[in-house]
Amino acid sequence: MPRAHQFGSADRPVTINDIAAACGVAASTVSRALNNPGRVNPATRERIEAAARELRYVPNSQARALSSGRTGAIAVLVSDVTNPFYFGVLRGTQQQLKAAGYAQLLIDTEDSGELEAELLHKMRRSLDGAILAASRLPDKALAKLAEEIPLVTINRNVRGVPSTIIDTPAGIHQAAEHLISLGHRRIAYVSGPERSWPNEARWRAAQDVAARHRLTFTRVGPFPSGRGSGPAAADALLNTGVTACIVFNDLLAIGILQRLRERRVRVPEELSVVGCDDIFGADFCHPPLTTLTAPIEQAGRVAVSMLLSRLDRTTAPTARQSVMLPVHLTVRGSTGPILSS
Amino acid sequence: MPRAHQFGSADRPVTINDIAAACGVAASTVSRALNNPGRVNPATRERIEAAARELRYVPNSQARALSSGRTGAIAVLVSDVTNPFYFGVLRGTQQQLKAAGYAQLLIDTEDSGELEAELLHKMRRSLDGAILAASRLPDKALAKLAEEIPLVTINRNVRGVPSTIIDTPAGIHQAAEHLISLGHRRIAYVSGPERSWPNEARWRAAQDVAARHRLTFTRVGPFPSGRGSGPAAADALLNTGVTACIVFNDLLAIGILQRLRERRVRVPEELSVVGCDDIFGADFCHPPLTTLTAPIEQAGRVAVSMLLSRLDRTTAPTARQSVMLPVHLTVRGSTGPILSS
DNA sequence: CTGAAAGCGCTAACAG
DNA sequence: CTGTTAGCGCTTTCAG
Repeated sequence: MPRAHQFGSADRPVTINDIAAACGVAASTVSRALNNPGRVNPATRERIEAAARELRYVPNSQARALSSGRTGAIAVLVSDVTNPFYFGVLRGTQQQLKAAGYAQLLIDTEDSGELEAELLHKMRRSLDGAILAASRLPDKALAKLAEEIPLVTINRNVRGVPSTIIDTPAGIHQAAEHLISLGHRRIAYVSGPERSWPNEARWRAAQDVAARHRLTFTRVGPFPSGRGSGPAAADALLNTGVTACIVFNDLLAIGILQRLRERRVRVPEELSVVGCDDIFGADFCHPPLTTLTAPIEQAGRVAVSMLLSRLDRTTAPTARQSVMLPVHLTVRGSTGPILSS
Repeated sequence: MPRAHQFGSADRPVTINDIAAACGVAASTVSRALNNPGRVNPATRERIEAAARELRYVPNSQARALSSGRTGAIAVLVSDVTNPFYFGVLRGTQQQLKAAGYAQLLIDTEDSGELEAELLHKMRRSLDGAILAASRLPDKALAKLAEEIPLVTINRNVRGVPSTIIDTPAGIHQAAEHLISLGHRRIAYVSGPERSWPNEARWRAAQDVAARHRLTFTRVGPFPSGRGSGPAAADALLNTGVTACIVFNDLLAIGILQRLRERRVRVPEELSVVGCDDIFGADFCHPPLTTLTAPIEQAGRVAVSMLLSRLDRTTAPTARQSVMLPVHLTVRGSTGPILSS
């Protein structure tokens, strides 16, 4: 027995009014039954829910947003969709957002702080919040935006803005100890983009360990993060005479590895390379990359949780403002003992 | 001289009414001036635009959507965000959508046709259209959904649904010719997910070339596409006694390469491997993968163009229903002549 | 616990 | 060319 009118008698989408009519109640009661199930008579609620199912009611999120102010959409801003680092982030945010019934708006800021600010400002009314995974915004601009719209950052620490930080700097210590224990003394840090917050944090950490071991690390760069910078970075590196390097991130490290291969520089025999992040590809490049494994997906999940808990008025606003996620060193083939030749 | 009231005198978002009041015109005129600039007196339009800028007016997309039906959002559905194949797609769609002023909703269907259909159905009112990159839906379900909401598919051909097809099957011929010219006679096709449309198309193409050369290709699999399937696929492959294989996609191929390395099977000396797609990683895995380079990003861009032209009522609906994008073989280190031992 | 009524901000006829 | 008038579908007071 086919049901003829799934979409309402005029073949137009079912609204709460249709349900109200079908149940002989007011539209407002339907709205309540569907949203605040507690504040409605269980019996009528049952009827309403049944009718809604029967009619295949699908709420109109636009209308809901218009009157309630909540849109059910969260933006995730990345600086470059093609950077595999974000795969993990997106996977994490995706999972949590879907579980919580939110839609994920993916925004590529193309590494531009201006674009980032403009887009966020324009979209602030159509978003319940945003996750900034790699903001290029100055601290002040970021803090100001955070007043317009709930924000959580990943790998970016700004007063007053909740953040999920991957503690790669701590890992830099591990990485450096690893290299030093292998006999390396002349070590370089290959720098990523200048205005990148994690880049600066990593460099500071590198200087720390260096000092502790009475060494001085050479800084090479900055380079835009991306495999494309590999050749320039590798060539610069070779001029420094170091025997090992820690690279801002895996993407750049892989680019360097490729260039070194081209130039017949053997890794790790002539040069040890450590990356950061452990992205897709770090384990199957050649040689496999020793790197700081970051809980990237978890970072995405945590960021979403923090954001959602902020949106939820019922929870105390005492939630931690910053969560720090640990990394660990994963040793693969790109690092080895210094040659005693 | 700081401007105190950017957000309206009550510090609430500026609406067209504020602009209307400021200019002494009706709200509808403001709406027209901003949307159909042609249908309004140039002079008043100027004034309105100036006021809008002055007041930093940002349209409320929810309200607009509610009354106009257009939401300004396009969904891009992928079967698994972490599959690098989609990076390119997302990059392409991202570019075009942003240029056209649309927001991109990223949806991960987790390889489930049911989830895909459900999500699309639920969100159809909040979307202007959707791009299906790797639908797991049966043809009928897909065709039905296409009546609810404007759809464009990538790598999936269904009657009545516009599509962007990457012509990997044609490339399979190139790949096979390449292997055959290197002396290979026993060749396998390593199959991807059973319900994947491109997988079937590639297998058919493989059988075609085989027949033309009076050969028979062995089919191995199916395997879920992903590096995780590498070990199983590689082991199965080694049992067949083939000297070369064409693999459903690069992700799987890279997984296979890793496993072969573990098992000390030399590539390409003992086994030549060809992938499909040329994803991120195909050029730096070990050995670098010979593969069919697909214009992935372009596919994303084209899909968006097709979708947008469908949405635009002014263009004739005579737009091509299907665009075919060519691929080419990129020979790298994973294929070589058969050993004449 | 439920109904009536008033919008949310914008667009889209329809008159003028 | 422009103003008036209705809503779009839903939430949210405010009464009852």
